[in-house]
Amino acid sequence: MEQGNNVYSIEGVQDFFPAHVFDCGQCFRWQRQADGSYTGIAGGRIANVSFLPYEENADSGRLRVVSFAGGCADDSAAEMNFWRTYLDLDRDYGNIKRTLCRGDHVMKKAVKVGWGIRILHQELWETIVSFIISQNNHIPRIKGCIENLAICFGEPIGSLMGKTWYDLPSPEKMAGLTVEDLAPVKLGYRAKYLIETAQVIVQDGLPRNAQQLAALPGVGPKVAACILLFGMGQYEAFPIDVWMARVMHQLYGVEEKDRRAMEIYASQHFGRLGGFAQQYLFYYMKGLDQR
DNA sequence: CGGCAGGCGGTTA
DNA sequence: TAACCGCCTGCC
Repeated sequence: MEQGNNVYSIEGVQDFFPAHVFDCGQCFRWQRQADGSYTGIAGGRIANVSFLPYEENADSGRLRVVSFAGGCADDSAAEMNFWRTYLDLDRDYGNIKRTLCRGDHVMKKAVKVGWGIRILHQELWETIVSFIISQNNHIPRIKGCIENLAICFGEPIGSLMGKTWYDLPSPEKMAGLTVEDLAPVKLGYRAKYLIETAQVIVQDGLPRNAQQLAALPGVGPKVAACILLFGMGQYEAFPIDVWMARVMHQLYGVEEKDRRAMEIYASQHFGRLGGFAQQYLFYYMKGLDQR
């Protein structure tokens, strides 16, 4: 372990599992390590997150965060608080799961598979950039694009696990770039969206509601729903992509290409917990696909 | 090689 | 307002 790192252990954590949290499609800057832990960057901090159940199949265990605070001159308590918030550790997911599963056999199976999912408190700018890039793209390529964007145009934060980590470029930095500048990042037609969105944000500030969000170039209904859910704490948001459309049709019997009917179904059955429902169902469907 | 993927924006009718 | 279609890129 490198010098200057802080280690935090949180005991008695339930409903948390790194692979479920970091591999359910909500974030793109966390990398799986050989031991099943994840290393990534958030809020200008680099960390490795692992979970050790107290015994095999135990429903609680020890959550461990090894962190390099980088430029953030936090004291220990403030940094620990940052990670508690970022990882959403103070929310009762047991209660959420019980509510969602009541009378829903599909959800019971989904929650059994992705029992350790939590919705991260990601920075708004990062979620905007990430999900504009995500459109019409596969996860590995989305991760590659974001990584390259950070390396080429972002600031170095520090190193952890033998690697230097870079923050994303700020809106100001991005607003000053051209499509030609961004060519090495291979964002394709999304580069233009990113630059124009950055320019709007430099002028008007970050979006504060769904309407301002939808006005950003490259932000349509699906991308907006993801940003609302992952970056703005709007937990009723229910992003419907091709995978969720499959879930709604194949598992809930909603008409195949009727997105409106799917939104109505989600609103009526999942309500304010729509975003949590979406994550369990999405992770479940992706797992089914891999068999 | 044509088709397609965590869609969007612009153009039609 | 619904239905098409082109789009960068990478991968089958």
